[in-house]
Order: sequence, then C-alpha cells, then structure tokens
Amino acid sequence: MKKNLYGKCPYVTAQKVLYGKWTIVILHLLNNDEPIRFNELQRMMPEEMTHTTLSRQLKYLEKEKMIIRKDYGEIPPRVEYSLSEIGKSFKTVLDEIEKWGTDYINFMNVNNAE
Amino acid sequence: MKKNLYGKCPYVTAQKVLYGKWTIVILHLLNNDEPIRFNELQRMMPEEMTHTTLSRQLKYLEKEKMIIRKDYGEIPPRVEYSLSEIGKSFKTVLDEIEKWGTDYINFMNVNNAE
DNA sequence: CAGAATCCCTATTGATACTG
DNA sequence: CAGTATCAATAGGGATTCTG
Repeated sequence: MKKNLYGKCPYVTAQKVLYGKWTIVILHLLNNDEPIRFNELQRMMPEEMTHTTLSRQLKYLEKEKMIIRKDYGEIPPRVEYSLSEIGKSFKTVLDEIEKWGTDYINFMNVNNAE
Repeated sequence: MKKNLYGKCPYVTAQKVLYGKWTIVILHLLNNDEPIRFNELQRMMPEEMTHTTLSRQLKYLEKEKMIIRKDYGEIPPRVEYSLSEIGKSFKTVLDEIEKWGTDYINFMNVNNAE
C-alpha cells in the first residue's frame, strides 16, 4: 500500500502547499521588500475575493511557514505580512511560473478562436 | 469591479491550470520521452488514487492543452498520454519546483519536532 | 484495458454579521 | 483595521458499478 508522500516527494509537497485557490498569487504579491497590510493585500488581489477567504489562505500559508504575520497590537489593528525565508526562496519558482504562464497565455490566444 | 484574469495574468492562469490535486505530479511523470498508458500512469502515481480521479485529472489537463491523449482504437483499449508542446515547456517550472520542494522538505524536517 | 456513469462525501469557498 | 464565527453553496475527490 502506498503511503502519503507529503514531506517526502518534492512534487507532492509543493502541490499541497500551492493547493489553495490564491496561494501563488499571494506569494507573488508578497514577493517584494515591503511587508503588506491585510486590506492593502486584498486590494492588490487581481480578482475579487472576500476577506474571509483571504484570511484563511494567509493562515494556511502561515501554518506552512511560507509567510510571516506581524501583529503590531495597535488600535486600530495593524498587521503586516511578509515572506519567510523559505517563502522567499520560492521566488525561483515564481519567476519560472511567470515566464511559462505568459507563454501559455500567448499560446492559448493563438490557438483558441473563442 | 475586478475581472476574471484567467488568460491575462500569468500567475492567475498558472494557478488555475495547476489547481487539481495531482496535476503537478502527473505533469512530472509524463515529463519524459515515452508516452505512458493509463494504467501504467496510475501505478506510477506516488499515492493511491482511483482511476476515476486520474481520468478526470487527465481530461482536465487535456482540455487545458497540457497533455495529448492518443487512442489507438484497439481492443483491448490502448491509450497513451504524453505532454503537448506547451506542456513540455512547463519543464522549467517543474525543475524549480523539484529544487524548491526538496529545500522545503529539509527545512520542515529541521524545524519541526513532530 | 481504459474508461463513463453514478452517487456520496468532504473540503473549500463565499456571504453575512459581529467585534475590539 | 483586521479579523472571527457562522451558515450556505459549490466543487472536487473517492468508491463502486458497468461497458466494449
């Protein structure tokens, strides 16, 4: 009987980390030098999403050690998100995704009449 | 109001193509010179999955033009799957995923007591 | 062998209201 | 501002059966 290979096979593991509906986009947006506040991040998202969903995705990525949540404990609340070290190292994948994604979009535009 | 950016933003697009539970692994397994038959592919999968699920994922990837399905029309059936051109170009992403995934696994092993 | 069809079940998302 | 809590809606996956 085969076993769960999360934490063993790099592909299975990466798939699980990236499985959320917005994870790649969030990691991409956080991939700069400035930490980003919650609402700011929501406004930057390319598509509509509720704060409930964003909150959940952020929590998931935090649990997976991809991002760091810094709560300033102020009123009104001020929370900033940034990439962790292992999250930053994901940049090489993001760069390839951007290149490939661009190629894929062009390819689909050429090949699809619709 | 924000719009659906599938087909516009490379990250959103890549996320949608990769959203299946096994897509990355399937693309990785098909990433060689030999086409692979259905049952053979199922046996190669690192974790248990039913043929129903594999069938669905393959259909999805075929619809997204990532893979090519070749039906030999024989009895008993013989169907081979291989990567399309745009699917092959995904290799650069897969390579980075493998590297990063390996780093991530090591990182998690060092940092998690459990 | 390589599915399709079906049903069921769970996980994920979305919508809304509430809070310090 | 940055959430949480709750509930409803949906999609995706799994199990089983049937087929040529």
